[in-house]
Amino acid sequence: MSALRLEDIAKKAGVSRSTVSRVINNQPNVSDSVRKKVLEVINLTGFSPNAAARTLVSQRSNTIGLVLPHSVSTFFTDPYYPHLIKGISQACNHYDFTLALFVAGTKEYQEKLLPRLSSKGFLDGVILQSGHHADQSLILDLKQTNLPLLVAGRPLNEEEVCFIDIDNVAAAEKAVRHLIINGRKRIATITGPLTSTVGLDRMNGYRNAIGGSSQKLIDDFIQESDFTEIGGYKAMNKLLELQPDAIFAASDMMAIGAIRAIRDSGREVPKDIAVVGFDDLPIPAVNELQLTTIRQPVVQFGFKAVETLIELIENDSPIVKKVLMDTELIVRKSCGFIKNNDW
Amino acid sequence: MSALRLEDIAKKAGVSRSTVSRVINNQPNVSDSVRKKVLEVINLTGFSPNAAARTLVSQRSNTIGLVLPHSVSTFFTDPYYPHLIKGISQACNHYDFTLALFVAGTKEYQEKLLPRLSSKGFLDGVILQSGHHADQSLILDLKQTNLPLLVAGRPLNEEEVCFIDIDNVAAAEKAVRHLIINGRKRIATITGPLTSTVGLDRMNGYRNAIGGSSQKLIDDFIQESDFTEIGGYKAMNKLLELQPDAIFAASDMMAIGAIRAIRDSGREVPKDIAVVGFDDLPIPAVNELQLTTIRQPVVQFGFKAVETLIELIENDSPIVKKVLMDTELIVRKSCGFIKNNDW
DNA sequence: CTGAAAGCGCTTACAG
DNA sequence: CTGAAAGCGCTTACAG
Repeated sequence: MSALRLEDIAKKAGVSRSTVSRVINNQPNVSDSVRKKVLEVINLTGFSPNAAARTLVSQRSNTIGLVLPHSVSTFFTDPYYPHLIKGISQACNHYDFTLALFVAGTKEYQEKLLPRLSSKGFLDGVILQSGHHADQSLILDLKQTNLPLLVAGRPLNEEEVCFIDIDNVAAAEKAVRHLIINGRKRIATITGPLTSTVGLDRMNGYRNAIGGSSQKLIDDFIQESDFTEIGGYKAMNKLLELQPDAIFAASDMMAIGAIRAIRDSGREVPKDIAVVGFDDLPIPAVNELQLTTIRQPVVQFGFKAVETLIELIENDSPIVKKVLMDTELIVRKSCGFIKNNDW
Repeated sequence: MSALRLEDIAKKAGVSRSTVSRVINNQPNVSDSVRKKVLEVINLTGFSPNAAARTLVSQRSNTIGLVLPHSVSTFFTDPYYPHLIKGISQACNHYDFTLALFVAGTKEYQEKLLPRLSSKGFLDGVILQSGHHADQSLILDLKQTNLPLLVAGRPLNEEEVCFIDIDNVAAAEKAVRHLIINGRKRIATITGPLTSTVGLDRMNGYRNAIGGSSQKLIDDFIQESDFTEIGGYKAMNKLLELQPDAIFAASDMMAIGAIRAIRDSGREVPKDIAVVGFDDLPIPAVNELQLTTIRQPVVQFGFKAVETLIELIENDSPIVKKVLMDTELIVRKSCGFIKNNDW
């Protein structure tokens, strides 16, 4: 069941190696009767061709790498990543690719990664999950290997690197506009780390929405935080002094922390302060709190990332692709308004 | 930087292919001066050997697969998996292996997996995360491929398959004994699904502890649940009618749900009902609730799993290995006792 | 439609 | 210590 080679199948089927190869690769130019006989032998023996030999001659491994750099320290706590991996896995399976996973737990590990990633005959392409300041040099290194590279998350420096992201600016804008349209006058925001493009873009969406309205942009209404629940709690406590009547939190976890802080201060959501979050991953608390939020299509995002990378692999001209995916505002109760998804 | 072959390096260094190969593979029998010159050329050119060619001739890919079968539906919500992957990644990096990840989102996907997993020249071995009833046939199929196979989690049918697990029985026993020793008289348990060995083993630990004491084993004190918070909540509500004074929950998430149910009923933890959980993953709630629990070394577990698989790969005699790892009781406040880690 | 032959880029006895 | 040669198991022009 294992030491079989193309040669052996050929002998048993009474044909040549070439013909067996053609059958296996579903090529035309094989008579039906021969094809049938070969297929029979293959099924009988359980033969499957040697992947390394195939890769060597075809220069294609049908394997892609997913790199989670050191900056992604929330890999172990944020439910975002399993969902991302789910989408990527699904797409890999669909397109008959295999996924190699590289988790750079430490800086040192990350440095050991590059030679392995770039060794020829191993990966057809790489998805780098990023969007963080600290990954600029990694992106450059990866680019230098000439491997097809797709960054998942908008990189700080966009030039000449392909990336896929959700449209964070538009999404945040949509969320904040929802608060404005429905009468909130003192809208504050809790941002993610401003060392990352996710953090920056969602903040800029807030800025755009406020700037595009009759309201004044107040710098103190912008509190930087870290995407965690406890971070949201702390940021909210600071914001409370400014008496906001609405909060746009750049992640659901921070929104949850903010709601806790609001309640601890004796105020009510949404009566005193409306809250809108971001993510809408299936976390129990999101539903429990009836959180209005931006739903980002994480699984589809992962799927699309693989599709985009495959395009890059197939298309060896050095095209620069930028893909932005849309999001959806999910109106629940925390923003204080009835359902209104039409924009 | 990419189209380079061994041949090219050899030419530039003025030696033969064989010699360059020896240098790259750190073999002896190369004079220092020649080695130095070759190394120089390699560094200068940034050459790295073609992985497929190496694999083809050496019959080793230095890649292992991690399979998360369909039964692992909690992959997307349970923080256990990212931590497991962390440990596995660390070990892979340490031993210069690459990790290929196979997430079987659906049954159909799972079936498409087998041919890919078993194709020669691709994986040196496989870790199957399991312990569920439904995976028996997958284990058998995988065994038939003759790939070195390590099951992570005790399989239902242990014969002739290598596995690694934590000692769930001993751990649960330890947890329940802690409650007994400290005076609780009506100790109930909320189990995981009894279709999985994790669920079964932790229940049996409970049985052992109660059986080994002067207390009576009461079947109604055993409530089957599903490892989730809401499951724990529901199970606890049923148990409350029986007026237990302590609960051993087979996961922290269930313990959290149980505590919520206890409080909702107007009772106090630990005064009225002591609670001990299982896992001690870094979830904020565990600390917040001061949950006494069994700490399982997930990251180390993943690391050890890789080490064990590598042994299996290196040692091609068909040895059957069974590895059980120890756990630690972490005493916090939910069990109602002061710190006492000495057992 | 089919087969013989070359070649993908390495490693590894073998001979010296 | 070093090199020439065979071979790992495939795919793919090429010729027929």
